[in-house]
Amino acid sequence: MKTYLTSIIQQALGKITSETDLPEIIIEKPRSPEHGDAATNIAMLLAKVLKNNPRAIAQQLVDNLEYNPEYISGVEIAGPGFINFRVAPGLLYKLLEEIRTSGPNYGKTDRYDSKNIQVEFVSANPTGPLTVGHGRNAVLGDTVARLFEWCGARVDREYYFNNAGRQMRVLGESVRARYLELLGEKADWPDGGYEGEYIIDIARELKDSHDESLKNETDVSVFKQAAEEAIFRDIKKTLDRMNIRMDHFFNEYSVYENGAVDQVVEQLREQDLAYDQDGAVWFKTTRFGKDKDTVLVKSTGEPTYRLPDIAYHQDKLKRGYDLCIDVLGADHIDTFPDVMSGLEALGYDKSRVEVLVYQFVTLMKEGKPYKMSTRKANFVTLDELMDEVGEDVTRFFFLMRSPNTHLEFDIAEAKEAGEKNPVFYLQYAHARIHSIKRKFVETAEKADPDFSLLQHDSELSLIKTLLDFPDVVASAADHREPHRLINYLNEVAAAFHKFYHDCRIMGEEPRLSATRMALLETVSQVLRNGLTILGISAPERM
RNA sequence: GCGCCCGUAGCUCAACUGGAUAGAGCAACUGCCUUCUAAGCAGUAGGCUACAGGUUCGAGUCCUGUCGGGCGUACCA
Repeated sequence: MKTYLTSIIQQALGKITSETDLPEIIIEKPRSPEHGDAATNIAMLLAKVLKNNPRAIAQQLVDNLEYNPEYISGVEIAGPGFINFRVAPGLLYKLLEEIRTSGPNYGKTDRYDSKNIQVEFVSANPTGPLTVGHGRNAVLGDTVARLFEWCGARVDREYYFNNAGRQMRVLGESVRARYLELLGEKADWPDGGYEGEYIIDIARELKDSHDESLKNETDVSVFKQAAEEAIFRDIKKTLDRMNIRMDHFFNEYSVYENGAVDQVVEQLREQDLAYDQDGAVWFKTTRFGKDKDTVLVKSTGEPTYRLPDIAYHQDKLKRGYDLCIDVLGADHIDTFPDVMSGLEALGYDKSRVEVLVYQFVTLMKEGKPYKMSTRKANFVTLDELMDEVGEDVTRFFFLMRSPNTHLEFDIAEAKEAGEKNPVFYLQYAHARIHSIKRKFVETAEKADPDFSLLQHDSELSLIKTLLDFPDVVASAADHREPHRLINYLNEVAAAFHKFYHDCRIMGEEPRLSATRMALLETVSQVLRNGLTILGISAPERM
């Protein structure tokens, strides 16, 4: 529809001006239905260029507009100079037919065709189970990846982790302490040790497999490794349950192993962007607009996390991705400018790296915010959350809001299987259609659908809503904002429920029945495609 | 102090990135099931978009300032 309108406007434009540097033609869907089905503000944008008032320009454009009256039923100039179009049913029938042919592929576009995109997300170190805090990251990253896939991109999902470092050592020591306790030995509890129940489980597994043989083990690595394996096993299980499948797990250690980290320091030194001071190596981030330089290697010889981060991102770009997206919580955002400066210094095009920031999740339990900390073990794991409210609801809630705003996850609201819970509204619409279809197949007289029988307002506006789908998917991908898709699917469900209320499917003249059933099949197709992108099931019965 | 994000109906949030009369859900009130799922539909009420300026045909959206909240601001990750 947009393509058609753009082309006829372009044509009219050519007739009224020879100017070549013209603003882009933007077709929007007016908020109010009184303003038609589509509108353009091109006349207002042209006012300056052509030095004429917007309404006069609009008039000229309309006078020169040539269109097929079966597709467009009305063109009006309104307000300060909008040109409003009314779409004729003929175009709707034609496009509806196209949706039907596309079926499970409807909504796919070539917007990111042949692009290689990497999304890095979750990236939690294996020190404990995934918590609600990681949930938003995980679901957001995965869904953005799905959106890109629907736009024709090839997408890799990557999980970056660190299994060296102080935290992991403390983790190992915590396991050892629990292990010794299980053997009835006295054990020193490490400073800042991990208090979670899962540590005891890991210790128990070690006791089962090794009995007492680790009693005098001085090296923590056995414990550390056991912990890492067990925790990763759990994390993968949790992700799997959330419908998330990673393509790579990237170990931070490998950028040390292959010398990339040293090379980064070397190259920065060569460009006089790194220097030694007080026994540490510093990165001249002041050159990139920061008010302080940043330590890359501590005086202990240990690098800070920024250094491997830079090397890692360099590695990503070397792998040839057109676009790399990091999904980061608002608390980690500070690392990002340094990574970008590093990449710039190393001569990379930093526009290929992008960060998707999301704000915090507040878990609401019994109307009160619930504070969490992994180390203190008073967290709610993602698994517990899913046990409580289900996988679909979990994904949905994390996606429901713009990444940019704080998310309040109200467990009571999520648990309610009824009206309070917005997921069911969508799934119910889908299930309802399938219920109708089951009955239709049993009882209805067979006939060929003929879309031109669709005349009712509810029918026409339902079709119009369905037509927006590909644009919504593309725009959700462009903005990296899955909630746009959710808002849209709500519109689809609402338009369907209204139609259901206004029109009967069975008991009408057979051709009309068959046509309405065909319409509903496309509705359920759009709902299913949308829910698939969100990673949420589309049940046929509820 | 400085940087980033946010402030929209009683509550949780939208608003196609500058468009026309700011919309949904929940909560409140009123209608609608002897026929395809009432987990639904229709309606009422609820707003000076935190505040003050500015930019222009046009501002919830952009710029400046003020107030209020969140997160950062490490030789922690």
